[in-house]
Amino acid sequence: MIKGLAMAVTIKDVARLAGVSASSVCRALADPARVRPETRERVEHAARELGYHPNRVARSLITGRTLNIGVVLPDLANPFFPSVVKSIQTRARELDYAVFLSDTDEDPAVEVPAIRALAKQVDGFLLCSPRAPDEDLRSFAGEKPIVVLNRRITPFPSVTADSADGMRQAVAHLHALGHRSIAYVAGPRTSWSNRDRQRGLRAATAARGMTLVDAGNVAPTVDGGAAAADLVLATSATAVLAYNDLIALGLLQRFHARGVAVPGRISVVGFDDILVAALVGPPLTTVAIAKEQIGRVGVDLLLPLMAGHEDGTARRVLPTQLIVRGSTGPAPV
Amino acid sequence: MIKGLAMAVTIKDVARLAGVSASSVCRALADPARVRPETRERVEHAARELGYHPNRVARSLITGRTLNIGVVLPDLANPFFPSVVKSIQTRARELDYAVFLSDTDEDPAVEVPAIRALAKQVDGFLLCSPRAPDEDLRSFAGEKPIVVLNRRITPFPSVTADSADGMRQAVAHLHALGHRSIAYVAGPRTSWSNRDRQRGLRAATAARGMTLVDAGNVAPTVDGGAAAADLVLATSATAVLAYNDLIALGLLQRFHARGVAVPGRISVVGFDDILVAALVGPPLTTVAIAKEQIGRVGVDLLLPLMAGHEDGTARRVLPTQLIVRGSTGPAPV
DNA sequence: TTGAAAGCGTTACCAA
DNA sequence: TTGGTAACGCTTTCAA
Repeated sequence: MIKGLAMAVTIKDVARLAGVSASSVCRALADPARVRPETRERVEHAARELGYHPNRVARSLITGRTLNIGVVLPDLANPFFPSVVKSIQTRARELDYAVFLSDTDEDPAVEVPAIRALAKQVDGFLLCSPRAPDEDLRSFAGEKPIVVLNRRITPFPSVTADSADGMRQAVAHLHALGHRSIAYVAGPRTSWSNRDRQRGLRAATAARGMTLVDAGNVAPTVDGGAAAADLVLATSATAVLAYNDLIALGLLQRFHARGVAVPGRISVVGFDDILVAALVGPPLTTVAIAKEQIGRVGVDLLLPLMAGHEDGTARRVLPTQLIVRGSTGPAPV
Repeated sequence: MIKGLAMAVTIKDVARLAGVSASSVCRALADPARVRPETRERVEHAARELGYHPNRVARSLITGRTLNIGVVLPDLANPFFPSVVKSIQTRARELDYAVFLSDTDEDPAVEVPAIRALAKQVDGFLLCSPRAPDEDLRSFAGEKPIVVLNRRITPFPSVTADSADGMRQAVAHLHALGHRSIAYVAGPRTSWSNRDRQRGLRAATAARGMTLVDAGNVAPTVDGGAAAADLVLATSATAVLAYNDLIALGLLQRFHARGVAVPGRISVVGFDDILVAALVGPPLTTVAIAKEQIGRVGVDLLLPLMAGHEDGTARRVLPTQLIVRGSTGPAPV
């Protein structure tokens, strides 16, 4: 016993005080119907008296269930992810699950070890926008229940956003405003969402015979966006679509610094609708995802898997919605 | 065994394959010096062969150490907290600790149960800006190592920001600009930081003989700030200081909506320097805290406690720095 | 240097 | 309905 730390109350202490066996304490607490009311009473009283709370760790050893879920994500500094984590956490609490969090700092190489490290302590994983190669992630198939968010990769169930539709809406909006040439500032090459959005954008522009200019890949951060801004201006594009809001914000910032009018000279569209998108000047037109739903839906998808039901390969696609704000306007003449 | 889930590799499997006892496997892996090189070789080979990773849960049962730390915070949607969590997480990973995260959604009543639920699975806690009453938190003293962030409460070690100095800088700045009447939009009453900042502000304004107007308490969110904006305008104040940046952003937003010039008619100062503070228009003058340090320092304070050393009541106070941006200017004449 | 055995706190099983 | 016993996977004595 470590000095200064109170010894934890165990089931035996309760059993002793209640004058019953440990088995009965266990039953009385887990399934009150299986013991005599009188016993239940005694046990409950003793437990309360001693402030007994069963040790989940010990329990998990025998039951094989930890009541923990692991959440792995690339970067908590990207405001998109805290929203997701929060919704996961909320749903998990409702179900009496605790949440392990692992931020991989956008380093694909850290993901597999991170998952490995948590594997024994969780009943399942929610992988948010994982960056690791398909085959690396697939090595966990069959080992632990896994639901992937913002990426599709067999054989895992997934929750994704309907990027194609979001891009269609954004392009329709810009087309209606007279834009014919759009630049895309891409996010990490390792991001499935990035490829998905790019694909959707390509389809949408092609469908309307518009020009799509590739402005290269940058980090999904404000600095990344700022770095891309000058490249974008050097093209023929009158509008720019960013992989996410942070990049879009960086574009806005740099445009502002250079005295480039938004949307006068160029229109800007983001993706995600993070909180701050509405607060900047001009407020950012962006494609909103039901961020709060992602976590909830993910947990609910994971639940049956953790219970042992092979609900295989559910693919939930959440709707997207273009939010039109001040950063988009008519194309310059 | 649950269908479809691969049976985990245990120490016995390794022992069998290596042709040694479980004890030897344990020793070979934990302290290679205590076994013959040949044995070590055989064990390591077998472990690699089978992909064996010791079960931390089982280990913790006997060692009493989980290598997990629990992080409890009020609201991940407040951009301040993800920064803190990220720095905790980074430091924890360096030390091979995993992080449990619990978001209490600003509900003080949820904190104690949240801590209780995690208690058996962690070696210690980092409580970020806990909202629960002192006595509730103190009930954990002696049970588990706890370090409190953004609040001071005996007998726990704490990491706080030097709010008084931050406020002094902000007030000096406003005073120099000619402001003589300042409004304060307070955050949650249950927030120690709020009281600390308010106290610092009171001292700073008193020291300069300035008027301090109380604009009431609001939720530490953009909406909270927006709600307070009109109240602030109804006072004599020419500058307003908000409990945090989110509130300040809400003020800016509402002022903008009402056509109130910032800083022409009124200057606005925030606290925390969250990412977006620099991105809004006008960019927000704010008091920066070394957010990334908070987590690191917190973990480092927790470490000796978890090792059993009673490092008692260290109190680390991190410096603050006023960041002057566009939202503050000369007082109107 | 090694193996056997005990034990961590709990739940599951089998008898009574 | 209850208690005893085994077992979960691991580490830690204690002997050999």
